[in-house]
Amino acid sequence: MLNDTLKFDAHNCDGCPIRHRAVCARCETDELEVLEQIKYYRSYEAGQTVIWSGDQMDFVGSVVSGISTLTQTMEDGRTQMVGLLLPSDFVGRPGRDRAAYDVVAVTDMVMCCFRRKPFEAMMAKTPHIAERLLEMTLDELDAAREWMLVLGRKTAREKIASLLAIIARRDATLKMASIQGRLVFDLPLTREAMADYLGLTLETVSRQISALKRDGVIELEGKRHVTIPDMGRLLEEAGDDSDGGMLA
Amino acid sequence: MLNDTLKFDAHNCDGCPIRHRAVCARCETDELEVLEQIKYYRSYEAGQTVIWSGDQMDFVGSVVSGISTLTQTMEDGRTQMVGLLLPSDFVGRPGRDRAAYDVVAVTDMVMCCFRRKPFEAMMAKTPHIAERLLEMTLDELDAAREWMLVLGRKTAREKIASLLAIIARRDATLKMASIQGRLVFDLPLTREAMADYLGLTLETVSRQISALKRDGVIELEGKRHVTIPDMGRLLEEAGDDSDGGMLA
DNA sequence: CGTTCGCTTGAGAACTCTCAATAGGGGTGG
DNA sequence: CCACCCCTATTGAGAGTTCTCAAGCGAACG
Repeated sequence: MLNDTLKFDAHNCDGCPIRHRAVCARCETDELEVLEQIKYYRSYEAGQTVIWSGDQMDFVGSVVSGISTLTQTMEDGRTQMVGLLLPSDFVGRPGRDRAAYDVVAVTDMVMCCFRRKPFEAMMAKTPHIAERLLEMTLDELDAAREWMLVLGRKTAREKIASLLAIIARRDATLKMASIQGRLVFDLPLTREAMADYLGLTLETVSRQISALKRDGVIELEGKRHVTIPDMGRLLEEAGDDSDGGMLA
Repeated sequence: MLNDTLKFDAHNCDGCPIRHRAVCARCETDELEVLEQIKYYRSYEAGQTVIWSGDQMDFVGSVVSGISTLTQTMEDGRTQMVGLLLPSDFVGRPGRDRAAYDVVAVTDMVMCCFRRKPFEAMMAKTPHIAERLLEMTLDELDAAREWMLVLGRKTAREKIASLLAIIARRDATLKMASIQGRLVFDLPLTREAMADYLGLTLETVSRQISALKRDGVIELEGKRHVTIPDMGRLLEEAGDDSDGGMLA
Protein backbone atom coordinates (compact mmCIF):
# COMPACT_ATOMS: atom_id res chain seq x y z
CA MET A 1 0.00 0.00 0.00
CA LEU A 2 2.66 2.48 1.01
CA ASN A 3 4.44 1.71 -2.24
CA ASP A 4 1.91 3.84 -4.00
CA THR A 5 2.73 6.75 -1.79
CA LEU A 6 6.33 6.42 -2.73
CA LYS A 7 5.86 6.32 -6.46
CA PHE A 8 6.33 10.08 -6.48
CA ASP A 9 8.30 12.37 -4.24
CA ALA A 10 6.07 13.21 -1.32
CA HIS A 11 7.44 16.72 -0.99
CA ASN A 12 7.86 17.84 -4.54
CA CYS A 13 4.85 18.94 -6.58
CA ASP A 14 6.83 19.17 -9.81
CA GLY A 15 6.62 15.48 -10.56
CA CYS A 16 3.05 15.16 -9.39
CA PRO A 17 0.85 13.35 -11.92
CA ILE A 18 -2.08 15.70 -11.31
CA ARG A 19 -0.04 18.87 -11.09
CA HIS A 20 -1.68 20.47 -14.13
CA ARG A 21 -5.29 19.46 -13.47
CA ALA A 22 -5.91 19.54 -9.73
CA VAL A 23 -6.97 22.43 -7.54
CA CYS A 24 -3.35 23.62 -7.55
CA ALA A 25 -3.11 23.70 -11.35
CA ARG A 26 -2.82 27.48 -11.61
CA CYS A 27 -0.42 27.94 -8.70
CA GLU A 28 2.95 29.60 -9.23
CA THR A 29 6.14 28.12 -7.86
CA ASP A 30 6.05 30.21 -4.70
CA GLU A 31 2.45 29.27 -4.05
CA LEU A 32 3.27 25.60 -4.50
CA GLU A 33 5.99 25.91 -1.90
CA VAL A 34 3.45 27.05 0.65
CA LEU A 35 1.13 24.21 -0.31
CA GLU A 36 3.95 21.71 0.01
CA GLN A 37 4.35 22.75 3.62
CA ILE A 38 0.80 21.92 4.60
CA LYS A 39 0.13 18.92 2.43
CA TYR A 40 0.42 15.24 3.29
CA TYR A 41 -0.48 11.99 1.55
CA ARG A 42 -2.93 9.32 2.59
CA SER A 43 -3.41 5.90 1.04
CA TYR A 44 -6.56 3.80 0.97
CA GLU A 45 -7.14 0.24 -0.07
CA ALA A 46 -9.80 -0.82 -2.52
CA GLY A 47 -13.09 -1.08 -0.66
CA GLN A 48 -11.99 1.14 2.20
CA THR A 49 -14.24 4.00 3.28
CA VAL A 50 -12.48 7.34 3.14
CA ILE A 51 -15.20 9.34 4.86
CA TRP A 52 -18.67 8.62 6.20
CA SER A 53 -21.43 11.09 5.51
CA GLY A 54 -21.92 13.26 8.57
CA ASP A 55 -18.40 12.73 9.86
CA GLN A 56 -16.18 15.56 10.91
CA MET A 57 -13.96 16.54 7.95
CA ASP A 58 -10.76 18.07 9.12
CA PHE A 59 -9.13 17.87 5.73
CA VAL A 60 -9.75 18.46 2.05
CA GLY A 61 -7.67 17.08 -0.78
CA SER A 62 -7.14 15.81 -4.28
CA VAL A 63 -7.27 12.28 -5.63
CA VAL A 64 -3.75 11.56 -6.90
CA SER A 65 -4.29 8.04 -8.16
CA GLY A 66 -7.10 5.51 -8.04
CA ILE A 67 -10.84 5.97 -8.09
CA SER A 68 -13.46 6.47 -5.46
CA THR A 69 -17.19 6.96 -5.32
CA LEU A 70 -19.40 9.60 -3.73
CA THR A 71 -22.68 8.10 -2.53
CA GLN A 72 -25.83 9.00 -0.64
CA THR A 73 -27.83 6.45 1.30
CA MET A 74 -31.44 6.56 2.45
CA GLU A 75 -32.52 5.21 5.82
CA ASP A 76 -33.86 2.02 4.27
CA GLY A 77 -30.58 1.33 2.50
CA ARG A 78 -31.30 2.53 -1.02
CA THR A 79 -28.12 4.17 -2.28
CA GLN A 80 -27.34 6.49 -5.15
CA MET A 81 -23.90 7.33 -6.40
CA VAL A 82 -23.66 11.07 -6.98
CA GLY A 83 -20.13 11.31 -8.24
CA LEU A 84 -17.11 9.37 -9.35
CA LEU A 85 -13.82 10.77 -8.09
CA LEU A 86 -10.94 10.37 -10.52
CA PRO A 87 -7.34 11.52 -10.29
CA SER A 88 -7.20 15.32 -9.87
CA ASP A 89 -10.74 15.53 -8.49
CA PHE A 90 -11.24 17.46 -5.28
CA VAL A 91 -12.65 15.98 -2.08
CA GLY A 92 -14.35 18.06 0.58
CA ARG A 93 -15.82 21.49 0.67
CA PRO A 94 -14.08 24.55 2.05
CA GLY A 95 -16.22 26.11 4.75
CA ARG A 96 -18.04 22.90 5.61
CA ASP A 97 -16.88 20.79 8.52
CA ARG A 98 -19.03 17.72 8.02
CA ALA A 99 -19.02 15.39 5.05
CA ALA A 100 -22.23 15.40 3.01
CA TYR A 101 -21.60 12.05 1.30
CA ASP A 102 -19.90 8.74 1.81
CA VAL A 103 -16.59 8.52 0.00
CA VAL A 104 -15.41 4.98 -0.74
CA ALA A 105 -12.27 3.91 -2.58
CA VAL A 106 -13.11 1.44 -5.33
CA THR A 107 -9.48 0.83 -6.24
CA ASP A 108 -6.37 1.43 -4.19
CA MET A 109 -6.12 5.17 -3.95
CA VAL A 110 -3.75 7.93 -2.90
CA MET A 111 -4.89 11.37 -1.84
CA CYS A 112 -2.98 14.60 -1.44
CA CYS A 113 -4.54 16.17 1.65
CA PHE A 114 -4.52 19.56 3.31
CA ARG A 115 -5.78 20.31 6.77
CA ARG A 116 -8.96 22.23 6.18
CA LYS A 117 -8.30 25.37 8.19
CA PRO A 118 -4.87 26.18 6.77
CA PHE A 119 -6.21 25.40 3.30
CA GLU A 120 -9.10 27.80 3.77
CA ALA A 121 -6.74 30.46 5.01
CA MET A 122 -4.52 29.93 2.01
CA MET A 123 -7.47 30.03 -0.38
CA ALA A 124 -8.40 33.46 0.91
CA LYS A 125 -4.93 34.70 0.07
CA THR A 126 -4.37 32.79 -3.16
CA PRO A 127 -6.85 33.63 -5.92
CA HIS A 128 -5.30 31.00 -8.18
CA ILE A 129 -6.61 28.25 -5.94
CA ALA A 130 -10.12 29.67 -5.61
CA GLU A 131 -10.27 30.32 -9.35
CA ARG A 132 -9.35 26.78 -10.19
CA LEU A 133 -11.73 25.38 -7.60
CA LEU A 134 -14.56 27.45 -9.07
CA GLU A 135 -13.79 26.12 -12.53
CA MET A 136 -13.66 22.54 -11.27
CA THR A 137 -16.91 22.97 -9.34
CA LEU A 138 -18.68 24.38 -12.40
CA ASP A 139 -17.49 21.36 -14.38
CA GLU A 140 -18.79 19.02 -11.71
CA LEU A 141 -22.11 20.82 -11.73
CA ASP A 142 -22.36 20.29 -15.48
CA ALA A 143 -21.52 16.63 -15.02
CA ALA A 144 -24.14 16.27 -12.29
CA ARG A 145 -26.77 17.87 -14.51
CA GLU A 146 -25.80 15.69 -17.41
CA TRP A 147 -26.30 12.75 -15.09
CA MET A 148 -29.73 14.00 -14.04
CA LEU A 149 -30.84 13.54 -17.65
CA VAL A 150 -29.48 10.00 -17.62
CA LEU A 151 -31.22 9.16 -14.34
CA GLY A 152 -34.50 10.85 -15.13
CA ARG A 153 -35.11 10.10 -18.77
CA LYS A 154 -33.02 7.28 -20.14
CA THR A 155 -33.92 3.61 -20.39
CA ALA A 156 -31.83 0.94 -18.70
CA ARG A 157 -30.06 0.15 -21.98
CA GLU A 158 -29.33 3.81 -22.62
CA LYS A 159 -28.08 4.25 -19.07
CA ILE A 160 -25.57 1.43 -19.44
CA ALA A 161 -24.44 2.74 -22.81
CA SER A 162 -24.05 6.23 -21.32
CA LEU A 163 -21.92 4.96 -18.46
CA LEU A 164 -19.72 2.90 -20.76
CA ALA A 165 -19.33 5.90 -23.05
CA ILE A 166 -18.25 8.12 -20.18
CA ILE A 167 -15.74 5.61 -18.88
CA ALA A 168 -14.43 4.89 -22.37
CA ARG A 169 -14.06 8.56 -23.11
CA ARG A 170 -12.26 9.30 -19.87
CA ASP A 171 -9.97 6.34 -20.37
CA ALA A 172 -9.12 7.41 -23.91
CA THR A 173 -8.40 10.95 -22.74
CA LEU A 174 -6.11 9.60 -20.06
CA LYS A 175 -4.22 7.49 -22.59
CA MET A 176 -4.20 10.41 -25.03
CA ALA A 177 -5.94 8.14 -27.52
CA SER A 178 -8.62 9.04 -30.02
CA ILE A 179 -12.18 8.82 -28.79
CA GLN A 180 -13.40 7.51 -32.11
CA GLY A 181 -13.48 4.03 -33.57
CA ARG A 182 -12.26 1.11 -31.45
CA LEU A 183 -11.68 1.53 -27.72
CA VAL A 184 -10.53 -0.94 -25.07
CA PHE A 185 -10.59 -0.49 -21.31
CA ASP A 186 -11.19 -2.13 -17.95
CA LEU A 187 -14.35 -1.40 -16.01
CA PRO A 188 -13.36 0.03 -12.63
CA LEU A 189 -16.81 -0.63 -11.16
CA THR A 190 -18.66 -3.74 -10.04
CA ARG A 191 -22.15 -4.37 -11.40
CA GLU A 192 -23.52 -3.21 -8.08
CA ALA A 193 -21.57 0.07 -8.21
CA MET A 194 -22.80 0.61 -11.75
CA ALA A 195 -26.35 -0.02 -10.55
CA ASP A 196 -25.89 2.55 -7.78
CA TYR A 197 -24.63 5.03 -10.30
CA LEU A 198 -27.45 4.42 -12.78
CA GLY A 199 -30.38 4.09 -10.41
CA LEU A 200 -30.94 0.46 -11.42
CA THR A 201 -30.67 -2.95 -9.77
CA LEU A 202 -27.56 -5.00 -10.37
CA GLU A 203 -29.66 -7.64 -12.16
CA THR A 204 -30.88 -5.09 -14.69
CA VAL A 205 -27.31 -3.89 -15.20
CA SER A 206 -26.18 -7.43 -15.85
CA ARG A 207 -29.01 -8.11 -18.27
CA GLN A 208 -28.44 -4.95 -20.26
CA ILE A 209 -24.71 -5.55 -20.49
CA SER A 210 -25.48 -9.02 -21.81
CA ALA A 211 -27.90 -7.50 -24.30
CA LEU A 212 -25.38 -4.95 -25.56
CA LYS A 213 -22.85 -7.75 -25.92
CA ARG A 214 -25.34 -9.95 -27.77
CA ASP A 215 -26.09 -7.06 -30.12
CA GLY A 216 -22.43 -6.44 -30.84
CA VAL A 217 -22.34 -2.97 -29.32
CA ILE A 218 -19.64 -4.10 -26.89
CA GLU A 219 -17.33 -7.10 -26.54
CA LEU A 220 -16.37 -8.63 -23.20
CA GLU A 221 -13.39 -10.64 -22.02
CA GLY A 222 -14.11 -11.79 -18.52
CA LYS A 223 -16.37 -9.50 -16.55
CA ARG A 224 -14.40 -6.33 -16.67
CA HIS A 225 -12.39 -6.06 -19.86
CA VAL A 226 -14.46 -4.18 -22.41
CA THR A 227 -13.96 -3.48 -26.09
CA ILE A 228 -16.03 -0.88 -27.92
CA PRO A 229 -15.82 -1.77 -31.62
CA ASP A 230 -17.57 1.43 -32.66
CA MET A 231 -17.85 4.40 -30.36
CA GLY A 232 -20.39 6.09 -32.63
CA ARG A 233 -22.68 3.11 -32.30
CA LEU A 234 -22.34 3.16 -28.52
CA LEU A 235 -23.24 6.85 -28.42
CA GLU A 236 -26.32 6.17 -30.51
CA GLU A 237 -27.33 3.50 -28.04
CA ALA A 238 -26.79 6.03 -25.25
CA GLY A 239 -29.29 8.33 -26.92
CA ASP A 240 -26.62 10.98 -27.43
CA ASP A 241 -25.72 12.75 -30.58
CA SER A 242 -23.14 10.49 -32.13
CA ASP A 243 -21.09 13.53 -33.09
CA GLY A 244 -20.66 15.44 -29.87
CA GLY A 245 -22.09 13.89 -26.80
CA MET A 246 -21.77 14.97 -23.22
CA LEU A 247 -21.21 18.70 -23.38
CA ALA A 248 -22.22 21.09 -26.11
CA MET B 1 -44.35 43.87 -17.92
CA LEU B 2 -42.14 46.88 -17.56
CA ASN B 3 -43.89 47.64 -14.30
CA ASP B 4 -41.83 44.91 -12.72
CA THR B 5 -38.66 46.53 -13.85
CA LEU B 6 -39.71 49.74 -12.20
CA LYS B 7 -40.58 48.28 -8.85
CA PHE B 8 -37.05 48.99 -7.74
CA ASP B 9 -34.59 51.66 -8.76
CA ALA B 10 -32.78 50.35 -11.79
CA HIS B 11 -29.55 52.04 -10.84
CA ASN B 12 -29.35 51.58 -7.12
CA CYS B 13 -28.36 48.23 -5.65
CA ASP B 14 -29.18 49.29 -2.10
CA GLY B 15 -32.88 48.60 -2.44
CA CYS B 16 -32.38 45.45 -4.48
CA PRO B 17 -34.39 42.51 -3.13
CA ILE B 18 -31.56 40.05 -3.77
CA ARG B 19 -28.77 42.32 -2.62
CA HIS B 20 -27.73 40.05 0.24
CA ARG B 21 -28.02 36.69 -1.50
CA ALA B 22 -26.96 37.10 -5.12
CA VAL B 23 -23.50 36.89 -6.64
CA CYS B 24 -22.88 40.47 -5.46
CA ALA B 25 -23.74 39.69 -1.83
CA ARG B 26 -20.22 40.19 -0.51
CA CYS B 27 -19.44 43.31 -2.52
CA GLU B 28 -18.46 46.53 -0.79
CA THR B 29 -20.02 49.85 -1.69
CA ASP B 30 -17.24 50.78 -4.09
CA GLU B 31 -17.46 47.42 -5.82
CA LEU B 32 -21.21 47.80 -6.19
CA GLU B 33 -20.69 51.13 -7.87
CA VAL B 34 -18.62 49.45 -10.56
CA LEU B 35 -21.23 46.74 -10.99
CA GLU B 36 -23.95 49.35 -11.28
CA GLN B 37 -22.17 50.78 -14.28
CA ILE B 38 -22.21 47.57 -16.25
CA LYS B 39 -25.53 46.12 -15.20
CA TYR B 40 -28.89 46.34 -16.93
CA TYR B 41 -32.29 44.76 -16.39
CA ARG B 42 -34.25 42.46 -18.66
CA SER B 43 -37.82 41.32 -18.25
CA TYR B 44 -39.39 38.11 -19.49
CA GLU B 45 -42.97 36.99 -19.62
CA ALA B 46 -44.22 33.68 -18.27
CA GLY B 47 -43.52 31.01 -20.86
CA GLN B 48 -40.87 33.01 -22.66
CA THR B 49 -37.55 31.38 -23.45
CA VAL B 50 -34.63 33.28 -21.99
CA ILE B 51 -31.90 31.29 -23.72
CA TRP B 52 -31.77 28.26 -25.99
CA SER B 53 -29.16 25.62 -25.34
CA GLY B 54 -26.27 26.13 -27.74
CA ASP B 55 -26.99 29.82 -28.24
CA GLN B 56 -24.34 32.46 -27.92
CA MET B 57 -24.43 33.86 -24.36
CA ASP B 58 -23.15 37.39 -24.27
CA PHE B 59 -24.38 38.02 -20.77
CA VAL B 60 -24.62 36.48 -17.32
CA GLY B 61 -26.91 37.63 -14.56
CA SER B 62 -29.05 37.08 -11.52
CA VAL B 63 -32.74 36.33 -11.24
CA VAL B 64 -34.24 39.31 -9.40
CA SER B 65 -37.84 38.17 -9.30
CA GLY B 66 -39.83 35.31 -10.76
CA ILE B 67 -38.87 31.74 -11.49
CA SER B 68 -37.38 29.97 -14.44
CA THR B 69 -36.33 26.46 -15.33
CA LEU B 70 -33.10 24.98 -16.64
CA THR B 71 -33.77 22.03 -18.94
CA GLN B 72 -31.99 19.59 -21.20
CA THR B 73 -33.69 17.99 -24.17
CA MET B 74 -32.79 14.83 -26.07
CA GLU B 75 -33.13 14.57 -29.83
CA ASP B 76 -36.37 12.63 -29.58
CA GLY B 77 -37.92 15.26 -27.33
CA ARG B 78 -37.51 13.73 -23.89
CA THR B 79 -36.70 16.57 -21.53
CA GLN B 80 -35.27 16.72 -18.03
CA MET B 81 -35.26 19.77 -15.82
CA VAL B 82 -31.84 20.14 -14.22
CA GLY B 83 -32.43 23.22 -12.14
CA LEU B 84 -35.01 25.66 -10.90
CA LEU B 85 -33.83 29.26 -10.91
CA LEU B 86 -35.21 31.33 -8.06
CA PRO B 87 -34.57 34.95 -7.10
CA SER B 88 -30.84 35.50 -6.43
CA ASP B 89 -29.79 32.48 -8.53
CA PHE B 90 -27.11 33.03 -11.12
CA VAL B 91 -27.54 32.40 -14.83
CA GLY B 92 -24.68 31.66 -17.17
CA ARG B 93 -21.14 30.54 -16.68
CA PRO B 94 -18.13 32.82 -16.71
CA GLY B 95 -15.69 31.61 -19.33
CA ARG B 96 -18.30 29.84 -21.44
CA ASP B 97 -19.79 31.57 -24.44
CA ARG B 98 -22.54 29.12 -25.31
CA ALA B 99 -25.50 28.15 -23.16
CA ALA B 100 -25.50 24.52 -22.03
CA TYR B 101 -29.22 24.41 -21.19
CA ASP B 102 -32.53 25.92 -22.15
CA VAL B 103 -33.66 28.60 -19.74
CA VAL B 104 -37.41 29.24 -19.72
CA ALA B 105 -39.31 31.68 -17.54
CA VAL B 106 -42.23 29.94 -15.83
CA THR B 107 -43.54 33.13 -14.27
CA ASP B 108 -42.94 36.71 -15.27
CA MET B 109 -39.33 37.32 -14.43
CA VAL B 110 -36.77 40.09 -14.10
CA MET B 111 -33.04 39.56 -14.44
CA CYS B 112 -30.13 41.77 -13.49
CA CYS B 113 -27.65 41.22 -16.33
CA PHE B 114 -24.00 41.94 -16.95
CA ARG B 115 -22.28 41.71 -20.29
CA ARG B 116 -20.11 38.65 -19.97
CA LYS B 117 -16.72 40.06 -20.86
CA PRO B 118 -16.78 43.06 -18.49
CA PHE B 119 -18.14 40.78 -15.78
CA GLU B 120 -15.33 38.29 -16.26
CA ALA B 121 -12.82 41.11 -16.14
CA MET B 122 -14.36 42.40 -12.96
CA MET B 123 -14.41 38.94 -11.41
CA ALA B 124 -10.68 38.65 -11.91
CA LYS B 125 -10.19 41.87 -9.96
CA THR B 126 -12.88 41.38 -7.34
CA PRO B 127 -12.38 38.32 -5.15
CA HIS B 128 -15.67 39.00 -3.36
CA ILE B 129 -17.58 38.13 -6.49
CA ALA B 130 -15.63 34.97 -7.26
CA GLU B 131 -15.88 33.88 -3.63
CA ARG B 132 -19.62 34.26 -3.56
CA LEU B 133 -19.99 32.56 -6.94
CA LEU B 134 -17.95 29.61 -5.68
CA GLU B 135 -20.15 29.31 -2.64
CA MET B 136 -23.31 29.48 -4.74
CA THR B 137 -21.96 26.92 -7.21
CA LEU B 138 -21.09 24.52 -4.39
CA ASP B 139 -24.62 24.89 -3.07
CA GLU B 140 -26.04 24.19 -6.51
CA LEU B 141 -23.83 21.13 -6.80
CA ASP B 142 -25.20 19.83 -3.51
CA ALA B 143 -28.73 20.47 -4.71
CA ALA B 144 -28.04 18.67 -7.99
CA ARG B 145 -26.65 15.68 -6.12
CA GLU B 146 -29.59 15.65 -3.76
CA TRP B 147 -31.77 15.57 -6.83
CA MET B 148 -29.82 12.66 -8.28
CA LEU B 149 -30.98 10.59 -5.31
CA VAL B 150 -34.56 11.62 -5.97
CA LEU B 151 -34.32 10.76 -9.67
CA GLY B 152 -32.42 7.54 -9.26
CA ARG B 153 -33.92 5.91 -6.20
CA LYS B 154 -37.24 7.34 -5.17
CA THR B 155 -40.70 6.11 -6.16
CA ALA B 156 -43.18 8.34 -7.95
CA ARG B 157 -44.97 9.10 -4.68
CA GLU B 158 -41.71 9.93 -2.92
CA LYS B 159 -40.64 12.11 -5.84
CA ILE B 160 -43.81 14.20 -5.65
CA ALA B 161 -43.51 14.50 -1.88
CA SER B 162 -39.86 15.54 -2.25
CA LEU B 163 -40.72 18.25 -4.74
CA LEU B 164 -43.57 19.58 -2.63
CA ALA B 165 -41.29 19.59 0.41
CA ILE B 166 -38.63 21.57 -1.41
CA ILE B 167 -41.11 24.13 -2.69
CA ALA B 168 -42.83 24.40 0.69
CA ARG B 169 -39.53 24.85 2.44
CA ARG B 170 -38.30 27.49 0.04
CA ASP B 171 -41.60 29.32 0.26
CA ALA B 172 -41.54 29.27 4.06
CA THR B 173 -37.97 30.56 4.09
CA LEU B 174 -38.97 33.39 1.78
CA LYS B 175 -41.87 34.33 4.04
CA MET B 176 -39.64 33.96 7.10
CA ALA B 177 -42.16 31.44 8.42
CA SER B 178 -41.50 28.27 10.35
CA ILE B 179 -40.90 25.15 8.28
CA GLN B 180 -42.78 22.99 10.73
CA GLY B 181 -46.45 22.27 11.14
CA ARG B 182 -48.94 23.73 8.66
CA LEU B 183 -47.73 25.32 5.43
CA VAL B 184 -49.64 26.94 2.57
CA PHE B 185 -48.29 27.92 -0.83
CA ASP B 186 -48.98 28.12 -4.56
CA LEU B 187 -47.34 25.66 -6.93
CA PRO B 188 -45.32 27.63 -9.46
CA LEU B 189 -45.08 24.67 -11.84
CA THR B 190 -47.54 22.95 -14.17
CA ARG B 191 -47.96 19.18 -13.89
CA GLU B 192 -45.86 18.83 -17.00
CA ALA B 193 -43.02 20.93 -15.55
CA MET B 194 -43.17 18.86 -12.38
CA ALA B 195 -42.96 15.72 -14.51
CA ASP B 196 -39.91 17.10 -16.30
CA TYR B 197 -38.31 17.84 -12.97
CA LEU B 198 -39.07 14.42 -11.51
CA GLY B 199 -38.39 12.21 -14.49
CA LEU B 200 -42.03 11.11 -14.66
CA THR B 201 -44.94 11.54 -17.05
CA LEU B 202 -47.52 14.19 -16.32
CA GLU B 203 -50.16 11.49 -15.85
CA THR B 204 -48.14 9.85 -13.11
CA VAL B 205 -47.64 13.22 -11.45
CA SER B 206 -51.36 13.85 -11.53
CA ARG B 207 -52.17 10.41 -10.14
CA GLN B 208 -49.70 10.70 -7.29
CA ILE B 209 -50.89 14.17 -6.34
CA SER B 210 -54.41 12.79 -6.23
CA ALA B 211 -53.20 9.93 -4.07
CA LEU B 212 -51.41 12.23 -1.60
CA LYS B 213 -54.56 14.33 -1.42
CA ARG B 214 -56.74 11.26 -0.88
CA ASP B 215 -54.40 10.13 1.92
CA GLY B 216 -54.54 13.52 3.63
CA VAL B 217 -50.85 14.30 3.16
CA ILE B 218 -51.76 17.45 1.24
CA GLU B 219 -54.88 19.52 0.67
CA LEU B 220 -55.71 21.20 -2.63
CA GLU B 221 -57.81 24.21 -3.54
CA GLY B 222 -57.99 24.36 -7.29
CA LYS B 223 -54.98 22.91 -9.07
CA ARG B 224 -52.24 25.03 -7.63
CA HIS B 225 -53.04 26.14 -4.12
CA VAL B 226 -51.53 23.62 -1.72
CA THR B 227 -51.80 23.17 2.03
CA ILE B 228 -49.46 20.90 3.93
CA PRO B 229 -51.22 20.05 7.20
CA ASP B 230 -48.12 18.34 8.61
CA MET B 231 -44.68 18.94 7.20
CA GLY B 232 -43.23 16.03 9.17
CA ARG B 233 -45.68 13.68 7.51
CA LEU B 234 -44.78 15.02 4.08
CA LEU B 235 -41.08 14.49 4.76
CA GLU B 236 -41.77 10.92 5.79
CA GLU B 237 -43.60 10.39 2.52
CA ALA B 238 -40.59 11.85 0.74
CA GLY B 239 -38.39 9.20 2.33
CA ASP B 240 -36.37 11.85 4.15
CA ASP B 241 -35.53 12.04 7.79
CA SER B 242 -38.44 13.94 9.24
CA ASP B 243 -36.05 15.88 11.43
CA GLY B 244 -33.43 17.20 9.08
CA GLY B 245 -34.07 16.66 5.42
CA MET B 246 -32.22 17.98 2.44
CA LEU B 247 -28.75 18.77 3.70
CA ALA B 248 -27.03 17.27 6.66
C1' DC C 1 -70.43 29.54 -27.45
C1' DG C 2 -66.76 27.03 -29.13
C1' DT C 3 -61.88 26.22 -28.55
C1' DT C 4 -57.81 25.62 -26.09
C1' DC C 5 -55.11 24.41 -22.25
C1' DG C 6 -54.14 22.16 -18.06
C1' DC C 7 -55.53 18.47 -15.56
C1' DT C 8 -57.73 13.99 -14.18
C1' DT C 9 -58.83 9.24 -14.68
C1' DG C 10 -59.01 4.59 -16.84
C1' DA C 11 -57.17 0.34 -19.09
C1' DG C 12 -53.73 -2.25 -20.94
C1' DA C 13 -48.82 -2.58 -22.26
C1' DA C 14 -44.04 -2.23 -21.25
C1' DC C 15 -40.31 -1.95 -18.41
C1' DT C 16 -37.79 -2.75 -14.30
C1' DC C 17 -37.70 -4.97 -9.87
C1' DT C 18 -37.82 -8.89 -6.68
C1' DC C 19 -36.89 -13.36 -5.49
C1' DA C 20 -34.44 -17.37 -6.56
C1' DA C 21 -31.33 -20.61 -8.62
C1' DT C 22 -26.96 -21.24 -10.95
C1' DA C 23 -22.28 -20.32 -12.66
C1' DG C 24 -17.45 -18.83 -12.56
C1' DG C 25 -13.04 -17.13 -10.36
C1' DG C 26 -9.87 -16.41 -6.73
C1' DG C 27 -8.21 -17.46 -2.49
C1' DT C 28 -7.65 -20.57 1.58
C1' DG C 29 -6.87 -24.62 3.92
C1' DG C 30 -6.60 -29.48 4.15
C1' DC D 1 -3.06 -30.11 -5.77
C1' DC D 2 -7.66 -30.27 -5.02
C1' DA D 3 -11.87 -29.22 -2.48
C1' DC D 4 -14.37 -25.74 -0.68
C1' DC D 5 -16.10 -21.24 0.06
C1' DC D 6 -17.05 -16.60 -0.85
C1' DC D 7 -17.91 -13.02 -3.85
C1' DT D 8 -19.42 -11.37 -8.15
C1' DA D 9 -22.13 -12.06 -11.98
C1' DT D 10 -25.71 -14.27 -14.93
C1' DT D 11 -30.22 -15.84 -15.98
C1' DG D 12 -35.20 -16.97 -15.25
C1' DA D 13 -40.04 -16.22 -13.78
C1' DG D 14 -43.42 -13.60 -11.91
C1' DA D 15 -44.91 -9.27 -9.65
C1' DG D 16 -45.22 -4.42 -9.43
C1' DT D 17 -44.69 0.25 -11.00
C1' DT D 18 -44.80 3.47 -14.43
C1' DC D 19 -45.83 4.54 -19.20
C1' DT D 20 -48.80 4.96 -23.26
C1' DC D 21 -52.91 5.81 -25.37
C1' DA D 22 -57.40 7.56 -24.86
C1' DA D 23 -61.48 9.83 -23.09
C1' DG D 24 -63.44 13.41 -20.50
C1' DC D 25 -63.73 17.57 -17.38
C1' DG D 26 -63.49 22.51 -16.11
C1' DA D 27 -61.77 27.11 -16.44
C1' DA D 28 -60.03 30.77 -19.30
C1' DC D 29 -60.26 33.17 -23.54
C1' DG D 30 -61.49 34.78 -27.91
